[in-house]
Amino acid sequence: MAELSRKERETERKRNEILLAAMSVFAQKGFRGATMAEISQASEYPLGSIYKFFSGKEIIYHDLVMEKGVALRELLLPVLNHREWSPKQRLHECMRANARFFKDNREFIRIYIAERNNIDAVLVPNLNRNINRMHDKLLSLYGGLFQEGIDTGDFKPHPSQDMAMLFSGMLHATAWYCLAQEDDDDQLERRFETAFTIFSDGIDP
Amino acid sequence: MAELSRKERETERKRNEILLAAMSVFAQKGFRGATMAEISQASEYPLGSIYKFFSGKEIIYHDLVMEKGVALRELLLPVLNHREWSPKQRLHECMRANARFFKDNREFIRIYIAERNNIDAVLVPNLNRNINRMHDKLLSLYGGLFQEGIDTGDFKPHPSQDMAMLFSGMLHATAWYCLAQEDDDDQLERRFETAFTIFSDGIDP
DNA sequence: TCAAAAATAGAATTGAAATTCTAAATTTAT
DNA sequence: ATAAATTTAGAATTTCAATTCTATTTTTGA
Repeated sequence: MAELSRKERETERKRNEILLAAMSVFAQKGFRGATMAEISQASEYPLGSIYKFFSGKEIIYHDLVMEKGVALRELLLPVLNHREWSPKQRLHECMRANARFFKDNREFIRIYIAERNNIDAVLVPNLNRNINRMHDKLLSLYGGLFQEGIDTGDFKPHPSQDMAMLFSGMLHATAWYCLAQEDDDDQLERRFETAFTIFSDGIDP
Repeated sequence: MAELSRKERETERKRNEILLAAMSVFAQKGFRGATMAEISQASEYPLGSIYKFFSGKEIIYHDLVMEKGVALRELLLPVLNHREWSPKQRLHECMRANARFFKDNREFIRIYIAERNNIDAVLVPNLNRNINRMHDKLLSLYGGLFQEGIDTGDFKPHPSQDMAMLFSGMLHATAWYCLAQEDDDDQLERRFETAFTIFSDGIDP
């Protein structure tokens, strides 16, 4: 966008510091469990100051998830639209982009996946609506890729939305499992490759 | 185990009534969002009486999830141990048993899946420990089945725990998707079959 | 039948945590 | 250099919901 004054850049930097600290707290305690006092401590900004940047706890969480979510989409879009690659190649690269993102954003991933399957989320309706909209958007992008692959004969002709849901579900399940197992980066990549292989070739010999 | 007096049966019946009502409330509002007042209203038992049956909100949730979880396991165990069937057949029947259970227990499934991927759960440590233990148990049962299938040549030789995680992840993703789409029973079964087919044969032609 | 026990209904208490407020310290702009 | 504006630090307020309590009604058992 436009030029930012030094003041505005300063404000932006502080805002990001708070968001980053809040991410740690949320990743460890969840939305409900995280207290503003903890976010204040973790960020080293006083409680009152935090309310200068954000109107409340909910909006911190919202902005956090949406900003990182957009970053993930930015990573995936060029892959999904890469005209040189076959649908199969694009899908593989999507998986790898996801794996890389998950690897680099473990704290965020806890939050993102938890938020998707979170019934408590009904309490934060705007947040959850936006996050689900973002995710549905991603699902339909995957869906388009699958449809294209079906049309070109690259994929078997299953309903493309189901394929997208299963692909995304496998990635999430794998990411969550890696978190629980505290996988190092190599194990994480290996597991994602296994998931992709099974999704491509199945388990039947 | 033994005989229950009429009084005890009565108590048991009331306890179950409360659990059932609580399930609706939890399924709609989540653990944090559900209030004891709502559970009281939904069950038509006064607040004070609920505390005669349960020591608090947490234990209601805990008992609810564990009791239904045990029911799911009871459904799966005979299938997993069916000596007449091949590993492949057993896996297929597991999927169908899951689908049936999910179909018959939609409210519970919201809670069960949400609880698995819930970071807020750290706030209810006993509950979450038990639920995860139960789920891990199930994963290792699946794992055994996959290992057996690998040994007999029924399945490709991927790490059996990863296969189990992916199988379970696909079932959960499918169930969650069906809930979001408000699928009727037929659509739900169709989607589970699609998931199983892809898991078996892959999407590559 | 009727005293004791148990259940009902919901009001009062308590505790935790979000949000707001205030006074002191610091920074900024003139 | 200094008055005004901003930020800090954390204390006070407010809100919300879990839990406990009390008075009333109903049920039970002798």
